[in-house]
Amino acid sequence: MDLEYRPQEIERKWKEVWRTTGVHKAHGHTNKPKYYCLDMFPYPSGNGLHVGHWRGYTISDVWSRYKRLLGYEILHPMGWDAFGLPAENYAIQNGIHPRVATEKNIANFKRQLEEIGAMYDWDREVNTTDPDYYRWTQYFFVKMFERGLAYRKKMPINWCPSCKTGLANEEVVDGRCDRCGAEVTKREMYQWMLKITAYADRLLDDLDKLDWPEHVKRMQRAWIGRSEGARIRFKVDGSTDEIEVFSTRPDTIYGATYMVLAPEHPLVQSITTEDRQADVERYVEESLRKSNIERQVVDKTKTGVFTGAYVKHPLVDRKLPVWVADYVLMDYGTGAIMAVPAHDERDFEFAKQFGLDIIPVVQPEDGEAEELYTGDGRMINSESLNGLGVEEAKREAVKLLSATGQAEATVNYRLRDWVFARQRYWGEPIPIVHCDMCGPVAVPEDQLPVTLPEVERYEPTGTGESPLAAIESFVNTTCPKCGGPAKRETDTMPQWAGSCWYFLRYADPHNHEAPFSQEAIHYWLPVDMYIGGVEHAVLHLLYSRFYVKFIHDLGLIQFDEPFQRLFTQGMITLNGAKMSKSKGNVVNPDDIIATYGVDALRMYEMFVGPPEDEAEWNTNGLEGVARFLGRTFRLVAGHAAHPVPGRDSLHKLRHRFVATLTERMESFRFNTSVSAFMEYVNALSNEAKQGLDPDTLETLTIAISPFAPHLGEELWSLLGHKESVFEAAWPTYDETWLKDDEVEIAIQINGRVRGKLVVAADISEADAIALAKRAPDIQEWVQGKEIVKELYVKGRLVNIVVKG
RNA sequence: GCCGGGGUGGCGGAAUCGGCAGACGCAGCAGACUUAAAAUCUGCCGGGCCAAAAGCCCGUACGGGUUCAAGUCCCGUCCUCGGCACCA
Repeated sequence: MDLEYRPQEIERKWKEVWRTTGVHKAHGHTNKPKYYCLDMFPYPSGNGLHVGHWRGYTISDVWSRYKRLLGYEILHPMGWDAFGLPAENYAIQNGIHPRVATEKNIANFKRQLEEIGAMYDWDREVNTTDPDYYRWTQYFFVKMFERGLAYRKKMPINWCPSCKTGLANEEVVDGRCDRCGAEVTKREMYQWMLKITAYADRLLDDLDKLDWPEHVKRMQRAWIGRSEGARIRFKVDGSTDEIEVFSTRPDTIYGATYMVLAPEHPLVQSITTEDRQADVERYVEESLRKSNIERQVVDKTKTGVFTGAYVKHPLVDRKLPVWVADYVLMDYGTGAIMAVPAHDERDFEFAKQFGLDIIPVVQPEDGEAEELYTGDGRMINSESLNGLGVEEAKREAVKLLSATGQAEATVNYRLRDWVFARQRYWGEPIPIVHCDMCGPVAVPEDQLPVTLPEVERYEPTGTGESPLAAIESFVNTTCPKCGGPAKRETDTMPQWAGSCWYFLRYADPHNHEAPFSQEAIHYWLPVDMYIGGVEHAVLHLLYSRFYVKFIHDLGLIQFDEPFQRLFTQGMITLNGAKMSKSKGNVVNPDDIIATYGVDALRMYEMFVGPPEDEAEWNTNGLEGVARFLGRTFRLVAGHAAHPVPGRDSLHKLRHRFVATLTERMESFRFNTSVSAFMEYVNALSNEAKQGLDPDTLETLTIAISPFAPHLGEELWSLLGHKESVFEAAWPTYDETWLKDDEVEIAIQINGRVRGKLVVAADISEADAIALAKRAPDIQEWVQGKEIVKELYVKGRLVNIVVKG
């Protein structure tokens, strides 16, 4: 018997076996329960995968294989989110068509993913750039258009001057482009928008039914940003204009002492008095010139100018001056506020700066009213509201104002509609035709897909027009409605479009009649476990939820949430930093595999730390795991040919191991799961001299297979099995073996351990204490002392409290 | 600023129902095997007092508290990571 562990040989052999037997294919209809375990599909970059990417893929593969051993029919697919800027930019720089570069990258990614030994069913591979796929991406857009959820609007949007395209709000981080880091500017453009705000409440409420990490749900809740309040209208003095504001504190209406309009507010022009014109114009111009970043600096001093105009207070005979200030943002609420400096920090600062009135209207229940007070309390200086609590006063104030039609209760969201157009080449063409007679018309479903034309140049124009606009043969077409001459929409969809529904396509990837069949979608969906990076918490994960709710409303699916359970794995760092090619701190899995084998890499990815936490890559740790696999191989291989009958010590170890491991697997604690293997193998090493029984050898082999599938198969065949180890069942345990007859307990004096004692596991409290008090070790601690208290914690310890 | 997570040996991390802190791994030290090395195997491995062992004392960011008993619960402080950031 050759007891040398040669991972490369074993791994090559079993990969070949898996390819020929097709053991990883998902079968649509069996009598097993289904389980859909999904990875966030990657963007196939030119850099390939590093060990950081592999962590998530390894977790999902271990989980899929574990679930399979538990008897589930598994869907574990993989595909490519292959539209996007990097391929396009690379194409421009090197004169290679993005499709060619993308195909090459996909081939490399696929090779690497096959290397992991993951049980992907490659028959179901999905590629967002495949016209057979994006036909359906366009189909869903058409459906949205038909229902008024996709609309075109001229508005100032976020523009990345470096990527030369518009961006969604979600893609702007700290005023910078999420992708390239360039400072984002505003640009007034016609844009295709998706009305995600129509789903705001459902997107918010349904978070409650998801088994997702709390912090991800929290991020989505914050992003949607629901806040209840009121819209209140103020009449401009000496004019028919009204200024509408949104306020979450209508209770403080009597404390409003001035109004503020955002510099972009449409009323600024018309209400400004002649003598104030020059100042206001200058201020507005300056504000608009400032970048988002400058305007977002919080601790800067407040700036603003008086417009010369006043509004009438809706409830009392008082005039409030109207100011323009950039601390009010045009794209939240109505772009105008009523300022209550006594109870709002920002208004207070502004009022102090410009010497405006401050009228307190809320008094804290106990103690003095401070100049600025934002807490709860009782209303004062508020006529009929006086004496009410804040919550009650909010309701009363709205009632009071709405009686004269000056206000109504409303809900406001931070979430904006989704800017869905990109002025770039490498994306799904938006399937719309612009007709002078009929306006924008959707391309009929039977004419989809609108395919990307072959082009010579795909440089972005930077003018706000897509490169497609220059291709006459693409642009010029006829109107599907009236048949007259018309022009195609030349913007493309953002990269998120294809990933919003790809998980549905895996259920039925080759369907030419529909995005998926009812039968397939019914069987496999929703996704039971979704694994990926937390960076998508409010982008992909919010967009996908929106799409699924929309597709649900179309009546195509019964469920309205795509991902029942979400797991976000932590990053792998090297030298404390995220791995990236530009930082030069990338560990390439290909090198690791050549030295230690892929099973060792998989095992180490699981062992490196709690899967949800960030973890530092350490080659020494990998070596330790590789050593452990070698020990395991020698242990099982060395006893496979001549097992001995089982004995109690082996039964006990085995049942305890299975109980511990299963518990840790179920709670997704893979790092301690690996520890459980190590402890078990260490214990078995001591037992090995007396031989090992078949149950022990098989249990260890089956259990380790999800982690080290090649090793698992090899050992399983050494144990004489002809079929795959993944046809076996996850081992079970018997409670009776978890109990000890005798246990060692600690004897504590005043809470400190002073001795040990072996007692029967079911010993009574009285007996345990009596035995403890007689123990020789503790005599010196109790002699001549008064015993105040005695406790026995079952199976753990006796504590004797003494005095003196 | 607001919200949330987290501070444990030389290192990664165990232990979260309050019950013997440091599982497992790495690094280190000593030994076995070997002509030798690698590989493999065995033992030790938080700090202090002590020649050593036994033993005692200290020890889970810091300061208090509750409790027979606190890494774990409560109050306060510091640090760190993540999210949001003039959202009315």
